Amino acid sequence: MRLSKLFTKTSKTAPADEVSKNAQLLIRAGFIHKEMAGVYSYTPLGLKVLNKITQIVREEMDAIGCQELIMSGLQKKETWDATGRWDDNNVDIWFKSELKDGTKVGFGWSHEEPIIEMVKQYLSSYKDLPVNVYQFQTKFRNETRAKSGIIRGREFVMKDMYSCNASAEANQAFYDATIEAYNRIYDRLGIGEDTYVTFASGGAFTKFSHEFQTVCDAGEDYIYIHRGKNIAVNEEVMDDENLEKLGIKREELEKVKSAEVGNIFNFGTQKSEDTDFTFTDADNKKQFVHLSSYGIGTTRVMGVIAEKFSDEKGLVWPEAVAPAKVYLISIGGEAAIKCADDLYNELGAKGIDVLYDDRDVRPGQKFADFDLIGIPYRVTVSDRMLESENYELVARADGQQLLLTREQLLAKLV
RNA sequence: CGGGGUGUGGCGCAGUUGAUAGCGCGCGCGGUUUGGGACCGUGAGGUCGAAGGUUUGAGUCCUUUCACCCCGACCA
Repeated sequence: MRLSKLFTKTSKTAPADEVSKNAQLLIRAGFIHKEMAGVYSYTPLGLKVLNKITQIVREEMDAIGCQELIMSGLQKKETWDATGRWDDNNVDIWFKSELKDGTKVGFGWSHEEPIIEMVKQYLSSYKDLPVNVYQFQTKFRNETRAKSGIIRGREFVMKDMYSCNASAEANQAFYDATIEAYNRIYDRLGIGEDTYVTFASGGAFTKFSHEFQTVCDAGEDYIYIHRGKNIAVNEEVMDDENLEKLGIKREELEKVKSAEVGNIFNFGTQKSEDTDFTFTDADNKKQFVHLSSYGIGTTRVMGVIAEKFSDEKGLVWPEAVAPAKVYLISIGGEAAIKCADDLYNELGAKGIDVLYDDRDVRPGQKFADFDLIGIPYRVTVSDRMLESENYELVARADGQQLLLTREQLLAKLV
């Protein structure tokens, strides 16, 4: 991608109404655009990052046997009546509207009930189980107060997965497999070290749930982490009884602020009973489906990564989610530009994502934008470098600088 | 939803006791520059969130309203 063609531009100043670090940096660097409180658009650079996150999640979901689909954003009232969750007294974050003829519709804040309704139609025998489906979809939640940039919005993208199993054992086994898949996801996203499987309170159908909490100052939760066991307890369920259940002692824990980057629920058969979601077992007996749901807010994860990987100069994306691997800069006359063009084409042909700063601006501005946008590597081609037939390679994260021949450079990047 | 705060060119800000708006960045044009956000010159761009009111006169005062931010509550 050529920077001269990118319609977004970087800014030295952050909007006055943004306080959170993630929003300030992401807006300044041109990854997101604010539409209204808690509602953001993703510009080309931002979409690149979101797509990388999405792909990592997708690969891990597919690896444990899930099928991707995409459900509708509009949902009907009847779907939610069975569990009582259409009622604003039970769910107070609904965005609701109606059709011209008065039919009530809601904007999906979750797809638990709709997915049951859909899968029900195809699932009748134990031979049809298990069913594990997931999607990446925009959720709408009418939060009374949006905050922290893209970490808590009214419209956000979430990967939500739902599993249907024939028995409690199978359900639990898949639940455990998903925990492992989630851990792999956070490792690949670069936040594994700081992400803890956290014992937390449940939702409407379960007493407890597991959250994946990442240590982060911009988070909204306080958790007590156990570094030895690599688990944590959310402050909301922190009591002696639960600690004993987990086999940990209060004095072994460390209190930290964290952001919830995932949340999984084991519903058992409670929801199936409410919605009459059943299958026929081998003995021709009607059984309730064992359900679980698993969520990862991908846009929120992007915000958390931005919060955690940044410095006073700007963003510092982990390579796995960076919008490009290389930020190519040309400085000087025609020879340097020609050389940079060649390198851009060659790297592109070899499948390396390059953000090419081919703008006619001063070097300092290119360096500053490289720092702000946070691409992992900067390659500089200049008249000065051409004299010695060298290329300068600088790493954004630690500033390490190397002078390489073209051959060495390609070996390093490809 | 309770409490606090803010709305002035694209962005960041100033605007005294009321007299129909100014600065920096950015942008256009000309020139000099070119390894850490250059400099000189010259331009374009806002009716001051919106509506109503007081006044000879309102960005400045009053009322209403909308939007946005922060703290708290909430967070399936």
